[in-house]
Amino acid sequence: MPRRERVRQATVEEIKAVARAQMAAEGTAAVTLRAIAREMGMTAPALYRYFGSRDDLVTALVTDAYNALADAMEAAVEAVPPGRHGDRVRAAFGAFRAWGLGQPTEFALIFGSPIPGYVAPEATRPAGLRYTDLLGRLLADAHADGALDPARIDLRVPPALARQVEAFQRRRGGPALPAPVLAFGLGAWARVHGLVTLEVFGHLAPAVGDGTALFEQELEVIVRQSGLPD
Amino acid sequence: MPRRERVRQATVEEIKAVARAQMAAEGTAAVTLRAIAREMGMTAPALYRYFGSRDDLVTALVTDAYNALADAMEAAVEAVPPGRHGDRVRAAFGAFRAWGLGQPTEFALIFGSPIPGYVAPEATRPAGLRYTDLLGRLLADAHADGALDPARIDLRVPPALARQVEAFQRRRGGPALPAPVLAFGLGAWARVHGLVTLEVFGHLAPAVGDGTALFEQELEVIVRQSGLPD
DNA sequence: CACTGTTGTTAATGCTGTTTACTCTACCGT
DNA sequence: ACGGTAGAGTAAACAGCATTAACAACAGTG
Repeated sequence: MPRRERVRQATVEEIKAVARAQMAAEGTAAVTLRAIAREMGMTAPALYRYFGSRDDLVTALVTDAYNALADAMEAAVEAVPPGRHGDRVRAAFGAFRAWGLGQPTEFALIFGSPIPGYVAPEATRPAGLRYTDLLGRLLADAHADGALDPARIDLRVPPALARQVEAFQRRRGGPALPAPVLAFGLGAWARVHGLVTLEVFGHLAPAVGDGTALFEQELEVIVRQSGLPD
Repeated sequence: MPRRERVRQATVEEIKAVARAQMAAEGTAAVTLRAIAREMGMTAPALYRYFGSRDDLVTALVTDAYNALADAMEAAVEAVPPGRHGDRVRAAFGAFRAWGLGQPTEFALIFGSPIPGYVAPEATRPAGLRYTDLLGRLLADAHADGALDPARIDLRVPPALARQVEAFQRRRGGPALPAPVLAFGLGAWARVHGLVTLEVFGHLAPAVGDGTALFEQELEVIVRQSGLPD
């Protein structure tokens, strides 16, 4: 990479880093071009050399956040031996929660309605699918190994839901899972998502304060219901 | 109520109504004092006679949204005979989802990170507890009637979680429930919350499009797991 | 009928994103 | 080695934002 390109890339990274810092320190409202430029010893219009608009910058932050979340989850999963499906699921969801609690503003950027007037453009879609794809792979691996207990999972799935779920699988390709298995996976995802968003956004605090115990409980329920051994 | 007070109250309501309309039409970004005043044929500073600041107006909107949500859920629950605990739970959660899908921007105001720089003040707390209190009452009623199946609910609750849950009950008063029952209720709440927020914020659409079938499935899982007959 | 508090106005301040016109400088091809 | 050029930065300006201050008009009450 030519020097020119390299220093430019470094500036782009610095802008995003400063934006993230300001966001973490003062909330999403503090992400103003002028404040970022001031921190960097520049003027606001200079930032337009690097991002077409403030929304473009936010979009980059959203994409980065999705990727950081997926990276954290993938690293956690890969630290567990491939065969131990239960522990891999625990690791994935645990990393999801840990990342959310560790970077609440970035978590909010993704899963809250981030910034007024800003709607996530299509460009964030691929990054946003990474962590759900990971969860899907976990489910598919466990199913391929026969580790899922069909007797427990086989909730009677109504035909309408089965059709939707099968259409989804055709769209996304990859290994085909039975509708009840995929429906179970979607349910597990929603459960964890609900618990973690409630906790990160402070809605859970009035009830249990620290949500760790409740989260681990929910994790055990999921693992036990799936019939995964470990 | 004297006439003076009455017209003032009407103006307050009009301001909030216009704000809600703009929010629904153009997103939370459109909630600007100038735009509201313009729509009402006034100037922006006049609004300060009714709300101390823009944040105060947003706080009022948040409180109203919480109350509307609780009203909708209470109405749905009361339409079901007191004894049919399963159907009452279905009605409550169904109303929760319907309200969220019906007023997505107000839903986001409550459950997303609403507006940059805005953090919900303590004043919204009482209204925010109404719908969770309703869910708690539903659980307590079912338990008092002996409608919950202890054999299915009695997931082994670790001591740490049991302690937290019991402390929560002491703080809030009301009937004391066994820790496993309350933990089950919190889990059910989180599941529904997760599914509905995913759906309302558009994260579920790529997977299943219409989330109705998945939601009803999840509802059945909850009701069946609780052992409620109907 | 005069007084007073309420409701509204205009003008001004200091933010914000964004565009335009301009300067400077580092690199690239000859 | 040197002129041309693309890139990076600046200052100035515009429109819109929340908010405050000073001021005008009106309604209700003594």
